[in-house]
Amino acid sequence: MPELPEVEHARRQLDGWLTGKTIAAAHAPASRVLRPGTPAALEKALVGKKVRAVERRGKWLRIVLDDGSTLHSHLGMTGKWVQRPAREPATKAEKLRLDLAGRHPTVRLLDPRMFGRLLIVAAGAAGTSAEPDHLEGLGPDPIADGIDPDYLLRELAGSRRSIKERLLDQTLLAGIGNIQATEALWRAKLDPRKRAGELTLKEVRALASGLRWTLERTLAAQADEEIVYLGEREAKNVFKVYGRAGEPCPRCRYTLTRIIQGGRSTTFCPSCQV
DNA sequence: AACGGAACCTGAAAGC
DNA sequence: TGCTTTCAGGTTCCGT
Repeated sequence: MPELPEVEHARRQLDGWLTGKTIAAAHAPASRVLRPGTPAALEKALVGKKVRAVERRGKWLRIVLDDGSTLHSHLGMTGKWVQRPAREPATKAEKLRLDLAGRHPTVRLLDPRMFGRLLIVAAGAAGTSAEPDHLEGLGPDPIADGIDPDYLLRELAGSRRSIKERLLDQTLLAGIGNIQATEALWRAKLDPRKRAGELTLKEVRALASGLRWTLERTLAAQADEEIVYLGEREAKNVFKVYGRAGEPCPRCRYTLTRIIQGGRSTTFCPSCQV
């Protein structure tokens, strides 16, 4: 589920659920998601703390606590923050449960596949000097920092890799994932197999605008969903080409094709993406 | 240094 | 009805 728009959506939800509230209790079963860390250390770092803010950088969430420490959360492939009534029992996928002071639903982190991560960054570590390792190399955040075509052109120069694979590199832009890359390339009318270093400034501009287009569109679709959402609803594919191999291209009607690049699937239109 | 590929995991859906 | 295979929106590590 989680690429930049989903993580930003999660940030907004968490902000509403947690900011200004105090964590009365925390329960984290031992799991691979706690990297590095232990259940006891995590629980101790959270209990009694008030949440000051919820921030995002690329696909990383940072829950800022009132002692200056931060809880960092990466959702991996299947991570999800949810609100649940206090009486509802934990499922197998539950990796953290936060009980808040006062009458509020509990906030829980689910992650069945456990590719996600959850860790505490101590107060001194985050405030004073460098970013922690996992945030260190991240490129500009497309929402917070915008997308600069000149920067992209410079970074892509000399790369023999395909533009699709290159877009998934978080040091280029932080937060772009398989869907957003696929959608942006379609919007920009670019062949995903094209070598990254061979794009012209004009093509890079189209790509930057394609990225902005899909990010905003995906974010908007989620905002809508929250309002309509009631219990479980059938997941609907809101994307133009992702997951639509075999269907006609929404732009030129040619049949969309699915290929594998760097072990990830890419759907594109062989007719209008050149 | 850059690159392709495997590995890390579970679960839902499609295929037989 | 099972059993098997495929696939999944992410990162990291390993050998070349």
